[in-house]
Amino acid sequence: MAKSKKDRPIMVLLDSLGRRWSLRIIWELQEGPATFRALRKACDGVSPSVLNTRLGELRKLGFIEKTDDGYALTRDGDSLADRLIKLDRWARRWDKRRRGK
Amino acid sequence: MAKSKKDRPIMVLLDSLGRRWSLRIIWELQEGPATFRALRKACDGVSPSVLNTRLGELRKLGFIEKTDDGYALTRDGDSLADRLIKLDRWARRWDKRRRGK
DNA sequence: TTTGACGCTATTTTTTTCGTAGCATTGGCG
DNA sequence: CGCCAATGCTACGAAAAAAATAGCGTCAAA
Repeated sequence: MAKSKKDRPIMVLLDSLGRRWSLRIIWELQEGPATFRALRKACDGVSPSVLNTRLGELRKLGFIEKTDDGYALTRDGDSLADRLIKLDRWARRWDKRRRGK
Repeated sequence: MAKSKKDRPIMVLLDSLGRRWSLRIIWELQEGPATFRALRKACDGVSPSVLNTRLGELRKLGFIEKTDDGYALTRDGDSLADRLIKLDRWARRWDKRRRGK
């Protein structure tokens, strides 16, 4: 059986991160662990069912884990979050270009 | 009026990229311009309505544009795609860690 | 024993996405 | 010209995902 596009790690990643709130959750956790309820608030009040679903997915992928302090990034999750931080800086420049013309 | 979280460039970005097919479209265009139909095929046959919606959004954000060769990344889009390429390499290592015990 | 915060489930409504058909336009080609 | 194939894209009903909200069960402090 041929290796499908979908099996490539990047596709698994793009597919998962391309779901609502996935990126955002990682972004928010980057400031430290958070409880379920705190995470909801941070994410503009995302509904608990979706949040729970996403947490499960991100957990399965090994990006987050449950700790005594609530949900927290794993090593991999932290590594991924680093990229988001860099993206933040990129986004600011992009925004300037875009609006500042 | 206070500056809301949602106004930050990174939030605009996370929100847009966190929609289905957004990341994937940029990923696919990184190999060069593609027609509407070619893009559909590349993206696992995504429905034309959604594709069109996403193309509009990405266009508004300045990541892609229409050219004679079809849809293509702009300079900003290309810059963003660079990050995805790096993420690809990251994803492979992550995958090895994950499955390779 | 009441109170409050917690993680989370359940249920209903609304929004988004999918799947498919097909229309309008364009560019050969005879 | 008429025909054809390919294109970008719209339309629309069905299915899936997400939102909104209520509230259960647990625990720990008061």
